[in-house]
Amino acid sequence: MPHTTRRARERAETRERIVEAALHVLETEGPSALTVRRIANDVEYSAPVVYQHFANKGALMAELVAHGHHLMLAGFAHVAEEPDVERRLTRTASEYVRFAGDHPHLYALMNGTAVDAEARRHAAEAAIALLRELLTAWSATHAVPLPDLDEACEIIWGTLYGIASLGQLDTVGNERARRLAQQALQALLLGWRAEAGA
Amino acid sequence: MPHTTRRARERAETRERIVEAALHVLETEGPSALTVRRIANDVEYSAPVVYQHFANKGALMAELVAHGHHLMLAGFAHVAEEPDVERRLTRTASEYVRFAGDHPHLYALMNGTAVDAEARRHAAEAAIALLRELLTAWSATHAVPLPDLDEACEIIWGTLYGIASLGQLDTVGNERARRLAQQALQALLLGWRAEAGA
DNA sequence: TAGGAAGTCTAACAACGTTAGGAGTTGCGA
DNA sequence: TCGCAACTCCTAACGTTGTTAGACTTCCTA
Repeated sequence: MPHTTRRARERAETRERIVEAALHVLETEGPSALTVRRIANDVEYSAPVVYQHFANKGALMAELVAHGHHLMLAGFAHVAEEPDVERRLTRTASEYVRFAGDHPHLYALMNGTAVDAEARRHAAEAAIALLRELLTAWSATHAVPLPDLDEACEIIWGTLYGIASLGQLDTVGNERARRLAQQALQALLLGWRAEAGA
Repeated sequence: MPHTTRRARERAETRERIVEAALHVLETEGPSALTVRRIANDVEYSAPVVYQHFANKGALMAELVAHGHHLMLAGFAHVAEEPDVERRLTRTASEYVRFAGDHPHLYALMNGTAVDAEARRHAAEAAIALLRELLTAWSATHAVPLPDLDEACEIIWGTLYGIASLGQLDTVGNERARRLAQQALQALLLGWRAEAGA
């Protein structure tokens, strides 16, 4: 029965088209334009069709969050070649803030309260794992024993998140936020080094 | 004409009752319960009455944001007696994170995208001024020249904001977030000290 | 070829923010 | 005291949102 596989493929395709249409609307017109009817219109279907692919609007938005994390991780990829660990860490941080500035609405959805907290946490797992990896490498190569890796991870995570969010404000701006993130990360690492050295 | 003053007082009173009802609903039942009809019901009026006191729901929410900042600043007040500058700074930071944990929905409203960014910035001015004050005092007493006070301010602001937001997650929690904020602030200050000392 | 499954649409529901228009009350001047 | 003006408040409605029910069409299988 090859027809059933074709059906399944078509289903997956329209599902993907829905996600892409939603992403496009969100990024170009903001969250207030992200309505079920609008998305359905853009993929040339009626609204109820969306509910054949997603239980509700929240599930679709959760998918956008996951999509956003994939995009972000892809942006991190080209930094992986950087040989110096500390620079790899700081450049990743810079890339993170840049992503927030380039995709403000998507970034807000990835971190705001519109999407279920559990779904957000799950989507962020890969990025957190990357940060943990970078931090352990830094700790090892610089011989700075971090008393609690999880804590250090969460501190950096929170710091970058906060500064990236600051960058959304007109009074701060993106490139300034990137500089701030650099400074903050430098200061944090220097502080931990000083702690270990004392 | 004393009646006009009485009218004005009554107007101000119902306005205040609206704000308090809205605050109560937000804090106890979250932002999804914060509807105009619900608030009007709680103050025993019909919905349109709300619009005699606020141009729209956004204006009411902006008022809640301002209210939230007053509450937060009141929480900072008792820390002002602390004689040691660095401890005053760290305890204020701890109080900030505690506030976020004690009033999660209000805190989210104060920092999320639901309320106009300009209104939020304006409401936060006093708190930012306090942070700047604390930081200049710290810089002076510890003889650590900060190359850019504004940047240092924004870094701490962003860091605390990010970590406080992390504290909203079930996986982190409030007291842990307070510890993280302490650690982060210590590390930042230590890092700046090390920078200046080098 | 008959019948059931799958896909899609129109129509509707409840709830939301918001506005228009009309009652009812209050207070001042003639 | 009467009537006019202002103020206060409510009912009713509009347009939009997320979401669901039910009917109609299309297509594959038996």
